Amino acid sequence: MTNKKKITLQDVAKQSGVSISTVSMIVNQKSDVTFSAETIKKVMDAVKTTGYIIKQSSSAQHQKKDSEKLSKIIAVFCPNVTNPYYSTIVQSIEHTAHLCDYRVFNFNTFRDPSLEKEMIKDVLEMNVSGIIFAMMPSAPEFVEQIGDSVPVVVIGDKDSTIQLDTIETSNYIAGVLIAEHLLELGHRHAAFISTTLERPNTMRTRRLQGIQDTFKKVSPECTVSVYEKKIIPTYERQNIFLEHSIGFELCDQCLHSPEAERITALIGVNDVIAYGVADAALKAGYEIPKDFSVCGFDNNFPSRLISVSLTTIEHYMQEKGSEAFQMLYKKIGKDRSSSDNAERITRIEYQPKLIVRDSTNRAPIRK
DNA sequence: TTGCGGCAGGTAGCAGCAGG
DNA sequence: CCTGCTGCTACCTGCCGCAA
Repeated sequence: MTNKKKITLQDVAKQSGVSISTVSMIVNQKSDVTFSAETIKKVMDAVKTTGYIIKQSSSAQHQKKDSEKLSKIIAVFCPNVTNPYYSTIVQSIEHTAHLCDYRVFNFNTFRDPSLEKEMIKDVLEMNVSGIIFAMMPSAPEFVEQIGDSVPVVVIGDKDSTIQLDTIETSNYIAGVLIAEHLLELGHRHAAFISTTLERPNTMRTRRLQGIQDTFKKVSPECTVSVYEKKIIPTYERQNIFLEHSIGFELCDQCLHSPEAERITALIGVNDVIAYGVADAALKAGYEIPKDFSVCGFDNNFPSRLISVSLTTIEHYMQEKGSEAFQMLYKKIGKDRSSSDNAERITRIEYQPKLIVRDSTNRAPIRK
């Protein structure tokens, strides 16, 4: 093993016959001192001869460090980016952040609570300027706690009780809108097809609740059958094909169940699930919306394609992403130690809007 | 005034050590 | 074994002062 000594300013000074200070000032091109052309040449020749590597000056390094301390980086947490709902939000945040000269690090939690917690800890060590949760955090109490030390904004459900600044939409009302639309079209029996329906996925349960309550209001005869498959949060399984295939699989189950005879509407808990639902119905030989009306939630981009044309709920992902960053930006700008800022929670609400497309129509008459 | 040297002090990197 | 603290050393910068 070679033990080659590092070439330093001292070596260059010795080689050129000037002092270390002189070499330092010349190689770092100090603006407030001047040197003779002869000395500069001697020093630069010595740099070449010795092989000294001119580093970034320490003052420049310090400047860089200082700017890092005041990092213009924010972290965004979401379950995944394969679902267009989250990728649209993340991209919208990134676009707005870019306008304010901020950069975005995105973290996919795959709805794994322990992974989410680890990632949050890593992010806190990175000294980011702020954090946006594009979904309800799995441990709201923990996130409320970190909210004391770093600005946090959550994009979540209106009915959540989280004590942080939030951009919210009422998923309950979203469910009501879908139910009202189907009831108006004469549907009385629907199937709700969903991934895990339990905490922290309150968004999904609130959608279901809105549908069930609205159906019940019209008549006790109306039914909403629930088809649920629990997702195990792992990297391997959490992808867009998973949600699509769960929609497909659960719809297939529904179509082969005895209650398929009376069900006329199939509701996916989100658009991606609804795509799977529609595919299963089509593969089984049914026509949409002649045999079954299909709808989802989120109004993802593919839902507006003519070949898909899914009735869904507009969730204003782009607007929410942009608003979330602006909210965070204001919080970053404020002095966090000021009492003016303490104990004040801002909530911005977006009203969900029904988007009617070709996947829903009047309920067929079942024998 | 210009050109340069000397020196104090700051920083990074590394090794050693203690405690959990 | 890992982590955090401390001290040492090398390297470099910034400021002051001196000689021409």
